[in-house]
Amino acid sequence: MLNNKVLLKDSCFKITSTRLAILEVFNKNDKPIDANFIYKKLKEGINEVTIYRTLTSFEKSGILRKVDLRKDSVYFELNNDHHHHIVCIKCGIIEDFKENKEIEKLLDQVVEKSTKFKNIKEHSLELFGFCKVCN
Amino acid sequence: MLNNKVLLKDSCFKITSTRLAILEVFNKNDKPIDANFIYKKLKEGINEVTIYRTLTSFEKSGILRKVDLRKDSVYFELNNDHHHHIVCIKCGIIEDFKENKEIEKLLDQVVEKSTKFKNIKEHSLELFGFCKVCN
DNA sequence: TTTTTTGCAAAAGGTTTGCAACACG
DNA sequence: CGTGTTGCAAACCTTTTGCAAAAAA
Repeated sequence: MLNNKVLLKDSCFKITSTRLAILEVFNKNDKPIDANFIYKKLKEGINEVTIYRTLTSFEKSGILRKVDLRKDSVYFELNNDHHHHIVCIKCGIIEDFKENKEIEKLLDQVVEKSTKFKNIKEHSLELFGFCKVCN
Repeated sequence: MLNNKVLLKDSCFKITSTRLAILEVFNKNDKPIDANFIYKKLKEGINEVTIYRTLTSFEKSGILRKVDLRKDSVYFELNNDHHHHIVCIKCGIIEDFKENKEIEKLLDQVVEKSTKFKNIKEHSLELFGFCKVCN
């Protein structure tokens, strides 16, 4: 995909088939993804170590962001539209919900009141419960 | 501490010196704590495996709750007053902030709009940035 | 005494590191 | 061609599991 090449270039990454393949996995699967998921999708011709290294560098450059899902591995998402998740404790199903002005405003107020911080870079906000099926 | 014995009894745990020691670590250190922190504090006379097992059972029973700090190990806090954290990405310093009515109201609205969930059990809300010293 | 809890050893996952070979630009 | 990237092997770190010994009620 052309966009991914631009994305890599804009972040000063060399364009490699490995990186494009990993980005495609994110494009095609609109949900939080961990290293193992990518590995299972790409299996042939890619090394797990490379996946970990790529995820780390993509996160540092801002292409990806971490998502805290309380699982044993680290999950990432494309750092596009800002949203959060509701996660089923039992079956693991995930529903997204959008970040909104009210949430932003509340968090701004929190930071204003803070003594040790004057601005924040990111935040996690994930809900955990039983979905209607599991409940 | 007497309170901890009551706490254990109320959760139907047998009262053991190991469990009391672990609870004391939480009492004396008012911050999120991981297994290794407890191990370093108690070193003699306690096994790491026991710490993991205790943390897990304390969380299940509601004595502790998990905190998502984006570190490599799992952190816990006493499940007392509901609050969240602002974490410095560089030095790791943590500032607490209280859960409030507005936040609760916003989350209720999120769940109302949800198609797959009708109520949630818990949520994470942690802010990440550089503290005034590191910034 | 009975059931739960703990310790020990070992293994299981996930992730990281060092180094040499490779490939993008 | 030179530097950034990848693969491989090995190590690392956190956490889990099985089983026998120890302790709480």
